[in-house]
Amino acid sequence: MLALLQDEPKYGYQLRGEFEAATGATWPLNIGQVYTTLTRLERDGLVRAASSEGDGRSMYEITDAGRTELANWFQTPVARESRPRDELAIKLALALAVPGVDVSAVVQRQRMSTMQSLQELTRQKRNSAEGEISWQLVIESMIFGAEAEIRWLDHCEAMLLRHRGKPRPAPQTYDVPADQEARS
Amino acid sequence: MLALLQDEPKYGYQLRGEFEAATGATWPLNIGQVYTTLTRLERDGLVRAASSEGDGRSMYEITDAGRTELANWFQTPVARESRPRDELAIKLALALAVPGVDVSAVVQRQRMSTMQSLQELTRQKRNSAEGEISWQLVIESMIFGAEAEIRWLDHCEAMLLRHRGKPRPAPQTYDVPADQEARS
DNA sequence: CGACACATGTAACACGTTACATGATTTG
DNA sequence: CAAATCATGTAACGTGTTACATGTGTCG
Repeated sequence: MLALLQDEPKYGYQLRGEFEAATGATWPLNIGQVYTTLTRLERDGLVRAASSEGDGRSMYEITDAGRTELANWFQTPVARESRPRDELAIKLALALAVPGVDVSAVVQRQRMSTMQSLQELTRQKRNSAEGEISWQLVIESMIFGAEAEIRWLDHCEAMLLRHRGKPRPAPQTYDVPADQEARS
Repeated sequence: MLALLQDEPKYGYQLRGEFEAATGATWPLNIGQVYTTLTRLERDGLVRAASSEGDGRSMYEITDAGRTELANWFQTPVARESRPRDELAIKLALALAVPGVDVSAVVQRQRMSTMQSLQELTRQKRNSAEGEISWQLVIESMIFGAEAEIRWLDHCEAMLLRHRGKPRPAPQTYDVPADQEARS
């Protein structure tokens, strides 16, 4: 939001439109949230209701604090620790950690699904117009991610084969503190 | 949680311990959340307070509904659409979409940061013991992801150079509906 | 004894998601 | 005119995060 407001005051619908124009509707943005977010940004002093005429629409403009925040965001790299937990990695790790799960099947189903996504993404990339560079980069980001995921899944299968037959490695149970066994 | 409860009833602290044993403390799990999550799972009928003795601890066991849910989770691949928005992709897309941002600098800073993470991950992988296969896979998942990110960043820089000097492509502004210009 | 890990919770908060309400304007 | 789009909100809900409270057990 702050990035989009950097040049000129804008209003809710416009913000959603420009966000989706920039990211190619890859991550649809609920219009309701735009307004709640604008309210919260205003609460935090990062935007304010624009003084200039808005032709009947509620325009918002970025504040100095908002510009600082924005510059900070662009300057600070996205840290790996700050990213959300990777559901797929967790799923595979748990499939390995608990008995009775056909890990191979999980890997293969995921592989099929990801391959299909990759195909769809490639199709989208082909159909993308020349001018929409930012959208192309977003699509390519997802393509690179999907490719890495497939490589990782292949790597997982190789690991599985190498460890085939070996006893479930180091039961991975949490050591129950001994003396608490006989607690009240 | 459901996956860890599959074999036998367990208690809060134990669940956190085993989760972190399986994922290698890559994503630290707040103990408070374990309890709130257990409460919510119980609310939804996926776990219940275990009937067996727990030596003074509150044990939980999975229910039939929980087993169904769990089997479903393992059977269903993680869809690309269901993943959280990629902050880095959004940042780069917006850096391109709005004027006055040094995109190159953003890319280069991110590249440095990601390279450093990659080094750290590689170090962790070397230091990981033999038996901890699920943790190794998690680390490798992050390594594959970081490598893909670097490749993508390189690709972005190449794109930037190719488009150097060209006018900012297709201003990407949301078309303001014409007749609304003169609204009350 | 004092510090620390174990163990179980609760409250407050932030944020994203969905659904709903309301009205103006455009378009077939 | 009717339907769709534009436009601005609000309410309810789910979940993750942080901080706090409380008590037991272990260990130097």
